[in-house]
Amino acid sequence: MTPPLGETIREHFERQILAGTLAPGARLPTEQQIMAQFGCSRMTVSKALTALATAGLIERRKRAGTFVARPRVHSMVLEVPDLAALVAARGQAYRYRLDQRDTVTSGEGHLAGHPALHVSGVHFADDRAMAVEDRLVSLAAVPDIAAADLNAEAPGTWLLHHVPWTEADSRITALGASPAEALLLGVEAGTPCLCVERRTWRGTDPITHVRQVFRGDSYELVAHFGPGAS
Amino acid sequence: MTPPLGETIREHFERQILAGTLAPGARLPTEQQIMAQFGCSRMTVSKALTALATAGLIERRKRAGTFVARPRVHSMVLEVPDLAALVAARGQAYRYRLDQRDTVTSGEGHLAGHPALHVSGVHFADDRAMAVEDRLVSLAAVPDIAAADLNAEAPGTWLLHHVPWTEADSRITALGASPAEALLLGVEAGTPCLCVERRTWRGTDPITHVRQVFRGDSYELVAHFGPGAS
DNA sequence: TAGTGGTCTAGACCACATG
DNA sequence: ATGTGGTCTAGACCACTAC
Repeated sequence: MTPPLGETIREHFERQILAGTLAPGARLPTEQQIMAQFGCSRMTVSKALTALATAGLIERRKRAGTFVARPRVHSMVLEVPDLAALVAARGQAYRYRLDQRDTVTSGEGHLAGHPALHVSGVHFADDRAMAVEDRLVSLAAVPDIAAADLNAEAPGTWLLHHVPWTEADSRITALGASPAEALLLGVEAGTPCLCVERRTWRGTDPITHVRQVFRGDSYELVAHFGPGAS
Repeated sequence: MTPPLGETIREHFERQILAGTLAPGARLPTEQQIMAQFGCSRMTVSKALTALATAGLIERRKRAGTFVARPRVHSMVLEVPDLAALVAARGQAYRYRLDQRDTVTSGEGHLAGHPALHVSGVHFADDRAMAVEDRLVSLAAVPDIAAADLNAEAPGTWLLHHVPWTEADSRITALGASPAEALLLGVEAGTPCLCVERRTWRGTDPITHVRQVFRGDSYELVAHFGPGAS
């Protein structure tokens, strides 16, 4: 029924900070004072404040004290859904068509020098082309993919289920469909499309490099920022 | 010189998880066993494992034990730079031109019913139009903006310095420039553009609603995912 | 029901940066 | 120099749940 004491302390200051009662730069009471105020041990206070510091709400400086962190960093949480799951959630039928599959060793990029599986194909929602995808997968890091049936399961979905990555970056741009892309998507060349280019690593080993071009009228990315969970 | 013991424990398991030695779903030793292994108290172990759980690397279940978390969440950290800072970082001259400024009370959207300042203008990098922006700012939540000189400082930059938000969401899409947008950007109508639409709140009070349309060839968004810092 | 994690205590020593 | 946070100990009781 009653929440843990440490949680109570954490929420006490979190509320004041979010409400602005404690403005950025303001000093919080010392651990000793908080101990006295809540009638608990120092360890409990420390854990509560450590959690707030981890969340980026406060900043702790030795000998100086604890302060409300300066205006927040401008970062948001970008959702990166699995396409199959996304389409299914929309109530549409998902399909992936594998168009090309070969083995290459590229000379540049983050997979440079690694033998890689090169696959390209198209993602469909209800038999309407949604995106074209061109992907390289390192055969050194993911040898099992050589035996995978990538027509039954899209490469991205297969990788998601078999090879959790530890590091990734993405570039998101807008571009006009090239003639080849336009043909695959069933639109006119130059039609605005959303392009997502992503590289992933496991530790320092490159895993995959993918470029997806989406019809601009059938896909959007969403991001969220907030104090609570995602 | 020697790192804190709790940190050592945390890194010990983090390394094993990222290296794959501890596969997703694998069970970690119990706290008692880790205590014995590292010769420390249970509190120290608990703090180390709690940090890993907060970071999402492990999952703790009572009576069952501690396990490596299943494949990672499909979310990444999206950087949302201030345009003025971004352009300056590129070594270009930044300028914002305010084109329109009036007061409205919209009937719909997340600012419905709130009197709001409506501003629209263009962001320039080296005197080349980069983006058009259309924005509503709640006058109830941000009365001070009525007196701000939004020609000297873009509305987004002004808000960034004066009103930290606590919650926000964004939609990212690709679209073709409308005739009006094309005129302002100096491109042909239909040119692919990246559109970012963002709503922000402070607590439950809506702050601002902004729609920015960027020339597709001069802007990109980047997102990152990784175990370390940003 | 027994073993697991969740939480808490009342101390302690230390490093450090600020006044 | 002093007070701050950083870290750690050796216990303890409790809630929960898988066995």
